[in-house]
Amino acid sequence: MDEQEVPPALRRLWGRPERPRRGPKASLSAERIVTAAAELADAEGLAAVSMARVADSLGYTAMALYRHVESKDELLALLADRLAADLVMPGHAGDWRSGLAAWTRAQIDAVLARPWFLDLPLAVLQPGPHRMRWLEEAFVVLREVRLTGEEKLAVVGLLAQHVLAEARVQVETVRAAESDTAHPVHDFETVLRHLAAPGDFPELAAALTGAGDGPRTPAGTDAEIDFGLGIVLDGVEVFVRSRTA
Amino acid sequence: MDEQEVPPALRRLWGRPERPRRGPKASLSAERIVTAAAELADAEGLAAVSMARVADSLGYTAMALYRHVESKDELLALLADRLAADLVMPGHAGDWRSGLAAWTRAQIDAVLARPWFLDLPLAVLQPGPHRMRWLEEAFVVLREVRLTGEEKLAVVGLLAQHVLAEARVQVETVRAAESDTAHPVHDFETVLRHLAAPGDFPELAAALTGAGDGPRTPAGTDAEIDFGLGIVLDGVEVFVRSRTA
DNA sequence: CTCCTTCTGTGTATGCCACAAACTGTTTAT
DNA sequence: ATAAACAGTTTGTGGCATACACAGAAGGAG
Repeated sequence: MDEQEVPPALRRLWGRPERPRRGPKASLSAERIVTAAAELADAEGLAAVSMARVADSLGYTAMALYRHVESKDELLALLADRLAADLVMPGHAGDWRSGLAAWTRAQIDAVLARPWFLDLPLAVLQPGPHRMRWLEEAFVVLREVRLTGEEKLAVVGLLAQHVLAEARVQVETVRAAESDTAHPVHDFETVLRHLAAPGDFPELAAALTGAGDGPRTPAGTDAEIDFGLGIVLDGVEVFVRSRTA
Repeated sequence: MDEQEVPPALRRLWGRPERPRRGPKASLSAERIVTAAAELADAEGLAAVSMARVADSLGYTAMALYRHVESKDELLALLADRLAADLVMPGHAGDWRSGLAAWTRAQIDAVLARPWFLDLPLAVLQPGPHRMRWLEEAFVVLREVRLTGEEKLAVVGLLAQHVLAEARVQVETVRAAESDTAHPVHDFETVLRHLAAPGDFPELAAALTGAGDGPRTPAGTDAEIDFGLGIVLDGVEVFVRSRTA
């Protein structure tokens, strides 16, 4: 029925090199290109990853890359999947909850180590082999849980979303601290104090001054990450119990 | 102490026009520019919003915009805040849970109506006056809830994250349906069937085939949105109970 | 009323980007 | 030996954000 409905971009993501019959041996390869791109991104951020700069760092011209990669988007797709290659499932207590917590934390940590991941356009996040393997790990954790496949998919999807969102907040915090750009939460106080008319946003003001008084949880900490993760997992637990009761 | 530590970009976000004393009257304005940019984005997506095209649509040159807007990033910041201007808090049952649910849904719906919002670079999402007002609404909902300001901030932050993540999934689904690009979840099946070696990803395969058999929840529906939202709110509820018990 | 300052919008230019097309030279099957 | 298939380069196009120098308009000061 559905013969070769696989989009070519996806096929290349999974594809083996498929040595050609004639012509000179390629000295370049998608592999080497992606490696160079990753190094550039690590060193100078995703903005530094242009076809020209990647090629330059390998000693080639920009156009040479197009022999091995359909477009820049495809290069970014490969780059995105490459991140998942380094993920290792940490040991955990064995129950699904600590398993999913470990799975989620491992991802957040990986993104924090390579913040440029968050700058990737989202269309690029297609299911490559490495990301697929990592997803499988989550389903292994959920093996004994009595949910339908669809429900498991929804739960894992929710956690995957949470990973990106939480990592985003953390990375933003770090970046704000490094540059002179303002930190989101700290900004609220600044805005309230200096820009907003006093009396607007009364509840917000109350919450913020209250927050300033108490024992301040420093932003960008494990505790902050665990807070959000804990809430989401609590919600999942409620759901699981409602389905297995 | 902290004299004028407000970043100028933020000040302009909040600033009043501040008519100059001399010189010709400005025929352009940041307001008109942002409106034109929004129309362009609605019609052709965020990629179509370049300084040149925005200016063109108003009958000016690209450089004219820079008299009213510091940079393209600032234009995008104004554009981002403008979205929040249209948000209206829907009526709800009155308890904090249905209040937060309504607050979250309203945002998701707003983003679905203007999907290009998700293409905005995140550095651009600074607290403008409209977004601030919308945030205040959430804190109004939480007024009677016995949490510290910091805790409320964390909860609202979590929901705000969830909005973006959920909207992202929905928008991606719609876009995939329109273009020939593949849908994430559907992709998993395609990949498993055509690309992955059989036997890899056994749990994933089991979950997916199981999902295909049962009564299929169509992607991109209210039910799908409510599922994730419900789980997050369940988690919040567990947290609130643990703090107020 | 005049002049000078200040302001608006334009013209032009720079340096970056992704990518198209045509080319040179190499390897291998025939 | 020859021709097909391939790798990498050269050159060029159109787009982008934005710097800089300018022409003209409008108002305040004399």
